[in-house]
Amino acid sequence: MSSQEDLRLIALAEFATAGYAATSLQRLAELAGLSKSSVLYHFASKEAVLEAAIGPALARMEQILVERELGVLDDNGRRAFLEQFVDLLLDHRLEVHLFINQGPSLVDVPVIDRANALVERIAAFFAANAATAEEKMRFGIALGGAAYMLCTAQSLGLMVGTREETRVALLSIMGELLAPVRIR
Amino acid sequence: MSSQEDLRLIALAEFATAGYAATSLQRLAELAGLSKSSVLYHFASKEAVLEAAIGPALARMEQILVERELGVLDDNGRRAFLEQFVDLLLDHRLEVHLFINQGPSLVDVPVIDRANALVERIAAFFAANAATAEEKMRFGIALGGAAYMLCTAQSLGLMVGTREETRVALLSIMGELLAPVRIR
DNA sequence: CAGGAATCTGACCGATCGGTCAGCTAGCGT
DNA sequence: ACGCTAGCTGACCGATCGGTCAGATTCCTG
Repeated sequence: MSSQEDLRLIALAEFATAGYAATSLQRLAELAGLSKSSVLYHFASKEAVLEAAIGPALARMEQILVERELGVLDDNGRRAFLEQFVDLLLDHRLEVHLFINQGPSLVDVPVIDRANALVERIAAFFAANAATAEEKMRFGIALGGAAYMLCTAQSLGLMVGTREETRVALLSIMGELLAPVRIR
Repeated sequence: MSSQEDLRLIALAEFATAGYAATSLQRLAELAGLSKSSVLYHFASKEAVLEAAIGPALARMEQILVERELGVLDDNGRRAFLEQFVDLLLDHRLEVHLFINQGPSLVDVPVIDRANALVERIAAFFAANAATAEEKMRFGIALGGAAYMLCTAQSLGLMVGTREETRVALLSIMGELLAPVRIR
C-alpha cells in the first residue's frame, strides 16, 4: 500500500478516536513509521490530511442526499433512504463518527464546514418530513442513535454480530421507530 | 457569581462544544474576562478545570447506577432507571455530551477514566439485561440516540418543545424502543 | 549506467501550549 | 494605620505545535 493511503487510513482512525486537535502530525508520522516531514510531503497541511480522510464519505453522503431531495418521499423512498444511510454508516463508521462528534467544534476548517452543511441538510430533510416535535425526535434518535451505536458503543463490547445481522437489525429498529411518522 | 463558578460553566460549555484539547487556558481566560494566570489561580491545572466541570454530573450518574445495580430490575426498575437517566440528560446535557464524545479520546486523564469506567458499567448493565445482539442495539440506540438528540441535534433546530414536553416524548420513545426487551 | 523524478529526512522557524513565580491591588478585621 | 489574605496579573519557562526548506536517498526509465 502506498504511504499516502497508509497515512490516510491512520489519520482517519486517529482523528476519529483521539480527536483532530489532539492528534499531532508527529503522532501520525510515528504511527506510519515516517518522519513528520514525510507526512507534509504527501499532504499540504494537517487540514489536507483531514480532507483526504473524510472527503470520500462526505461525497457519498452528499450524493445520497441529492438523489433523495429530488425524488418523492413516499414509503419506498424513506425505506431506500434508510438503507442507503445504514450502508454508509457501516462502510464509513470512522468518518461519520468523526464529523458527527467533532464537526461542531471544527468550524472554519473548509472540509468540516462542508460536513456541517451536510448534517444541517439532513436535519432540514427530517424537519420537512416531521410534523411534531416528537416526530423530529424520532428521526434524531433513529439516526443519531444508529450512528452512535456503530461508532462509539462498538468499543464497549455491545456489538457482536456479523455485518449483515447488524444491518438487518438496524433497519428493523429504525423502521419501527419511524413507523408512526406519517408521510406528508 | 464567583469567578470560579463562572470559569466552571464557561469551561464546561467550551470543552463540550469545542473539545478539551482544542480549548486553551488562554481562551477560557478571555471568555471569562480574566488572565490565564487567574484561571490557574482558581484551578491547579487544566485537568482540574475539567474535573470541576464534569465531576458533579459524574457523581450523580454513579449514584443512579449504584442504586440500580443493587436493586431488582423489574418493569418498575427499568422505568425508574429510564426516568433518572432522562432527567440527568436534561440537567447535564453538556457534561454528558463531553464525556460521551470525548471520553474515549482522553484516556489517562483521571477524571475521564472515571467517566469511561462509568460508561462501561452502563454498557455492562445493558449487556446483562439484553439477551440478543438486537436487544443490545435497542439499548444502545435508545440511550445513545437520546443523548445525541439532546446534546448535538439541539443546535440544528430539531429541538423546540419545553423541557417537560421533551421529557415525556423521550420517555415514550425510549420505552417503546425497549418494550420488546423482556425482563430476565 | 546516467539522470531526473519521487520519496524521505533533519534542522530550523515562529507561535502557542500548560504551567511557575514574584509581585501588584483591593478589601477587611483590628 | 496596620498587616493579612484573596484575587489577579505580566513576565517568563520548556515543550510541542504546524509548517518550511535544503539536501539526502531511493527508484524508475531511457
